[in-house]
Amino acid sequence: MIRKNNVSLKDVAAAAGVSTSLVSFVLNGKQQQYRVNKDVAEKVKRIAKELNYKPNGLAKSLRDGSSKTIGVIVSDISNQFFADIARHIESATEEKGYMALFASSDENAQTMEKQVERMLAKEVDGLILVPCNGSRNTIECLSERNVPFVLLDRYIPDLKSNYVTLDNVKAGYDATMHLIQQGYSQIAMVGYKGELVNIAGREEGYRQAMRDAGREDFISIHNVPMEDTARYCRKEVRSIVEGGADALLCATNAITIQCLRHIKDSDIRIPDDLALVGFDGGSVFDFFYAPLTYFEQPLETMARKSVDVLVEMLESGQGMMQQIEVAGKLIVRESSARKKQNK
Amino acid sequence: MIRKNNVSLKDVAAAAGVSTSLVSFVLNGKQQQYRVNKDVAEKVKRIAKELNYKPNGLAKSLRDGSSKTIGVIVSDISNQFFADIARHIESATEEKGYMALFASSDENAQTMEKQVERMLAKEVDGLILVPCNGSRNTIECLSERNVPFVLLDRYIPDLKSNYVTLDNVKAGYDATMHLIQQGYSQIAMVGYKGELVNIAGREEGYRQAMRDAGREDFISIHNVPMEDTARYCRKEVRSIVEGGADALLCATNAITIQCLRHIKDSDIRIPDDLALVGFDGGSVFDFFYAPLTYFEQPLETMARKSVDVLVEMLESGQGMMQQIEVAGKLIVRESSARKKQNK
DNA sequence: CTGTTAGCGCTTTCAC
DNA sequence: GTGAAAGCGCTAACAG
Repeated sequence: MIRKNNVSLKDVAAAAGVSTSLVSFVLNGKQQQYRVNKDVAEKVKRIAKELNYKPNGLAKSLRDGSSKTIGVIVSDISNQFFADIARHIESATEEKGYMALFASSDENAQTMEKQVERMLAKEVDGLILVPCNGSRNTIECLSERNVPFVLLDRYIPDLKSNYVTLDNVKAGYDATMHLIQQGYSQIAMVGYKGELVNIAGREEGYRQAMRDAGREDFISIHNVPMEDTARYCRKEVRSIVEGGADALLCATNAITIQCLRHIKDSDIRIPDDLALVGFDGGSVFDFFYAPLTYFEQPLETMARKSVDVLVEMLESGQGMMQQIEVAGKLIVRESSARKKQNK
Repeated sequence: MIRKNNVSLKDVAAAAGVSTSLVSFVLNGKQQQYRVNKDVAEKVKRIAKELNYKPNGLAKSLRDGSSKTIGVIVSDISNQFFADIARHIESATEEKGYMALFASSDENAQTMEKQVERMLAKEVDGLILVPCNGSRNTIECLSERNVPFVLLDRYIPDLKSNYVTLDNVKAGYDATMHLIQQGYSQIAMVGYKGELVNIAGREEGYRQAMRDAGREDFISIHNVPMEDTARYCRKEVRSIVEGGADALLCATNAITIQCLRHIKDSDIRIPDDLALVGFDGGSVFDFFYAPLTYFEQPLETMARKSVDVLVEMLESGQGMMQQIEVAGKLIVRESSARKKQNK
């Protein structure tokens, strides 16, 4: 029969011939505060070790109303972007004495809601969330219920809350401006349909840059549905090229990959026929024949900041709001090499 | 002040003017079993909903000695291989009514031990572990303590335990034999230093294939330390090519990437100068000028099986041992194209 | 210095 | 049909 070796405080107390409180005091380093007899303390410690006593975290959490656990809901933990974020969150939470509990929403509001409930049932102390389309309501409920949380990567417009995101407008602007400075002018952009603020920000930046460059007549935004990105990207890339674009800005990693898949199988040459700039790097883009220029998000900073903000809120008991926008930087490589004049 | 809306069973009971037991019965669908009055039941349900009552999972877990949580410790959750596994484990555990708690060991036995303790403190019902070099002792303790667990991706030699792995010997054999059949004969292999059984298995398969092909005189295994794979791969690739090899088998995804980084910057052409076969796919290898041939592990199957085995053990209370080796398949592409005769 | 006790929120046996 | 009470393991206020 399988059973875990469960020795409780009581067992230790019994074995040591003292009360459970004594054991609790000693094992929690409060022997000074409670002036526990040194010998007794030693004995308790020894016996606890002998019995291989491990405190039951559940009981402790129940007792003091804090599980020292943070729920983290991202779109998809297997997506490299979120996997990296998760790793950094894992480290940051651990350093702060918390444990991270991860789940994926699949960019689906209902799933998101379900995951939130599951985490709340586990009595997480707070949440770090990547809100998806349609999750506004869920998030608002969280506010009303006074559940501490911080939004990551995106936020909900007009909703007062903590969040940590990239400065997406600047990112979109910089990426676009870079292409313009490289000599490209008919720049198209592929993003996602929906109301995601990070995508919207990048588009906004793109628009501004095009305007500043006097190219607003070429603004060309192609938004694909988040489901079946592959098929739609293929379609869009084709029409973008046929439409005479000489450069393409892809709003996310996944979009870039799908566009690249199509391009690789076509006769479009990067950057001669089409310059390309994406978001987020990774070895994926290093091996393309023209290594990709991409806008790099400071993942670690974003992850750590979100943990910092949440933990600060948790430990101070204060309801302050922090809205943080971090800056990233463009990593320039061959996919956006200066345009050849003679073409 | 921040506080979660915590309404307990007692609150509902009070509001409904009944005892907590009644509420518990009703809310757990046991009104039939306990023949609760229909009207009362309705009222309780209504009030529970009005008060937005959510059961406290911690209390429940403490009470019935099961947290319905499974701890999962992989090498690094941000590594694509483990990120994919994690995602599948997440789905599988959820379908079975469990929650997955993830952590990374960084291939470090001490960290592994610490993570195990953290999970045990959270009272997980069982563990899914990717054992790393030197973790034998930790795993053995788990056995002795009767903690239900299953090893994933690797196992501990001579230790009777549940595990789910790839049939690594066959994988190494198939990969090597493929190269041989493509006309390559001086095949080198890069793996990891250490005692990881998955790597050892792949090597074993490689050796067998070389022997079967009458090439045992060319067997050439280059094991790099897990830390700083990048630098060592670079060194090894160089010496492998200088040593006259015409093909290379990389034992893991990470190794393949590092070797590829070096190759990309060198004048070695794939597959003309060197054929290449790796382990595990992903879009990374699709964009290399010669898309990579790789041995594909059935990640989803492995992940799901590990959950199945663990949950079966948990729910049956039986101490059966299951050792599962799943088969993968070679995905053949250009990096191992048939060798040109005239060279 | 040390033990008793109450209680965190929940389930379930047992009594009415 | 319903309620009281015990107890999961822990901590801390309060008595001694």
